[in-house]
Amino acid sequence: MKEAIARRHAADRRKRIDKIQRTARKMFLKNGYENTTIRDICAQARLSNGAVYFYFSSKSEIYARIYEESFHLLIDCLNRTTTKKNTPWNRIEAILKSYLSFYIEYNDHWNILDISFKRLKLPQHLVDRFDSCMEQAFVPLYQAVKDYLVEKNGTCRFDSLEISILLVTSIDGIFYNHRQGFFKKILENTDLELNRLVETQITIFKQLLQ
Amino acid sequence: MKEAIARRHAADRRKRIDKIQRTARKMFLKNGYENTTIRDICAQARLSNGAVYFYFSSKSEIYARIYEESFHLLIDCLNRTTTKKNTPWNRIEAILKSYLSFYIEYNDHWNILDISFKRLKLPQHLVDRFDSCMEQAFVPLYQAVKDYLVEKNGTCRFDSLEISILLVTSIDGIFYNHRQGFFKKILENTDLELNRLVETQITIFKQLLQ
Amino acid sequence: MKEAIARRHAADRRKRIDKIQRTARKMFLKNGYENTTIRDICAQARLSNGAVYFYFSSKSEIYARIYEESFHLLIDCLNRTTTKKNTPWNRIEAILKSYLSFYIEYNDHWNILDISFKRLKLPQHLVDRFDSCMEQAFVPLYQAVKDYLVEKNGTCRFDSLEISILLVTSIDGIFYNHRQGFFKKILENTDLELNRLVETQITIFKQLLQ
Amino acid sequence: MKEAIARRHAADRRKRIDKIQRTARKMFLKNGYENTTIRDICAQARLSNGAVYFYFSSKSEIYARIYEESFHLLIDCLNRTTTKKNTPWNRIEAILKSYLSFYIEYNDHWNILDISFKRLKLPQHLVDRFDSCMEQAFVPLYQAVKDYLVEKNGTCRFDSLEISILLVTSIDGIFYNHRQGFFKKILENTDLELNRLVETQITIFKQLLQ
DNA sequence: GATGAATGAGCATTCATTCAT
DNA sequence: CATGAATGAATGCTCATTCAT
Repeated sequence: MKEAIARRHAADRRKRIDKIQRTARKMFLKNGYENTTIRDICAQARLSNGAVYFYFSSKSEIYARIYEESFHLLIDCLNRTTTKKNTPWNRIEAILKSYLSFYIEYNDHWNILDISFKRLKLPQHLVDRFDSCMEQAFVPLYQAVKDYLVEKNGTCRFDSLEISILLVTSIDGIFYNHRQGFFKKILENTDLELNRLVETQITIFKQLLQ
Repeated sequence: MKEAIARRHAADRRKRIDKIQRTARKMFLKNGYENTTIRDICAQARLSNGAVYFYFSSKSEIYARIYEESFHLLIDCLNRTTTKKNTPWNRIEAILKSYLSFYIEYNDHWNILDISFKRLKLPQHLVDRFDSCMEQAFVPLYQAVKDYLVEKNGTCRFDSLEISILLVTSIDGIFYNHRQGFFKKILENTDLELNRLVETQITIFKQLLQ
Repeated sequence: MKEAIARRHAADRRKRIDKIQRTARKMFLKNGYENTTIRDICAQARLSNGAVYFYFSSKSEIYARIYEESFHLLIDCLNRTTTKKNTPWNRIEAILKSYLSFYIEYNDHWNILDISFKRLKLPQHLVDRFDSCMEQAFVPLYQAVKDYLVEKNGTCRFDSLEISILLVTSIDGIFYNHRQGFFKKILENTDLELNRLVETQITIFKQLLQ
Repeated sequence: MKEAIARRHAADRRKRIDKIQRTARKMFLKNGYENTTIRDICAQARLSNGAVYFYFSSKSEIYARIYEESFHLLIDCLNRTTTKKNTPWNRIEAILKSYLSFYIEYNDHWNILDISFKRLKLPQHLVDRFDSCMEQAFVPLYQAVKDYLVEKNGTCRFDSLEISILLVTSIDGIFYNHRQGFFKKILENTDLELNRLVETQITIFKQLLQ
């Protein structure tokens, strides 16, 4: 009996925290971290000022949790896809498509990771915590490329690190420009879209490496 | 006589404005727009609070002028290079290298353009003014790619718009990640560097399009 | 049976109240009334927020009960000593030594009484309640001094009220400075201590009045 | 000409700072440091919120300046009197009367010094700065007592440090109780007053030491 | 009775902007 | 033109108190 109540309480708690994070994420993305006030978040989440501070110790704490949640989602997404594939190239392709599907399905989460937290005046311990995240997200691809080039027995003249970086940055660049809305006008009335751009980019590398 | 004085005054004026813009740019890039106060800028530029408001009507006006200055520098840079080349591929390559040299030589200016001004709570008229900038910077490359593919007489199976976008975004992605410091740790103790990455990326497209 | 339970309940109740008061007293003294939060007290006393409000109607109520407890302890202490002595001077001496032993043994209680409750933004009824306390603590000494001087048959040129006040204030002054830590550095490496200072002060008055 | 303007500006500045300090002092004494808000001070001093922050960097800074002003006034007061007297006893008496006249004439200043700043949650550097103040105020009296006892050629059985402390604390105790309003009711309808109490206390010590 | 989540008024502080001199 | 003092709305955060469970 008591357990049931406790469980419901925990669920309620979780729900509130989620609500706050979801609301804050939306607003951080729309107006930026500094232009989003705690009051805004409270109003939008239909909570009192104090309630938010009951669950989060500060504004930057909210941001930190959002950031880390997004990061873990990305990592999970990458790990899930990677393990299932057999050949190195399949793994590379799977990882890159993972990026794409994460970008599309969890767009807000990707955009959160994309914000330059270094200019956000966050407490130093958070900056340190975030600093290592992006590297972790890079490792699976790097490993797959290395495996692939080893398999090719060195007949490829490219460096695995260089190729990995170019793969990541070229996809990243597409996402970055997409987020900035750079494509919007140019691609209007065109059947070109995000999906196709990324796929073409992958094809280009595929040709290159074969 | 009067003219000489007037000229000196104008020069002074220009100097002050430059000083303010230079200082503000540095600080906006370092701490972000919202975390830079007018007072900070004044103190750093050794000017009084009111002086800044004499030359600029508001904080966002300072930002706008900085943004547009950077944008015009980029456009100039692109135009200068483009016109001199004869073959389309040379033009493409020249434009891409132009991007690179602009990124390196005018790094602060590039980074200013790279800031997502949409989250800056700027007055709407500024947002509109900026919105068209990026498209303009894209035109020369697009034109060159179109010329190139026409010359190839359609033997290339790629769409010129798609290729242009992929060219831009892949270079952009390199710069973006470079600015975020993503490479720093990974490329330590490596002879890989920005230059080489961009050149390899260009080479890849070159192979592809031939 | 029911009585036993009720008794245990009452005991529990008493225990909790004590715990709250003890904890609150320590914290009020350490950080001041305004810098001590109900939450702090709850956390320290390992009680829930609501529990405190079950036993006390408000923060100032906690303070009031602490204050009055301390006051009654002082009064009890004074009364106990006074009645046992026979000659007036012995009574005076006993009362003064009573002050000293109360200050030493119940130091926190003394310090609570020493706080200027007038600046505490307490509800007016509490201020009124406290206001009369100090006078009550003064009465036994005053009476003893009067008796003493009557016994001396008016050969002493001092006014009994004046002497009583000077006796109290001079001891009070020692305690006050002691609490402020004024002595700490000066009396380091010295065999002077609180006890001795008070005794000397008493001796001075003894000589004077004989 | 310019100088005259600058001088007037400096005077204006001084006037505002004084006004703020005076107002703040009054309110700190009446309601306590924590119960006085910056807004209260602003309203009372007929200044805007920001104006106060133009002159003082924080609430605790205001307090610090008030505290130190009061302290320097006291020190000045003590130094002025001390130097003029020839015999040690005259110096002792002069210092003690100095305390009294300071207490009466600069009552607010004395009371500020009397507040236990240790419970005020001030930044540590301020606490350190204040900590040494009280000792300085003690030195002149201590020196005078030492001189006096040396002159007496050791025929007095008292320790100079002990006597100095008792002198200070007994006067302090009178002031302390006076400030708390302890005397108010008791001394109503009496010709006893502060002056007389202090003088009697001095007389007592005079007799003792002769 | 007890719990702890929720409330919201209130606080110190900041900062773009204005304006008298 | 230039200065720097003044403004006041807005912000992140706290905390005594309440109340549904």
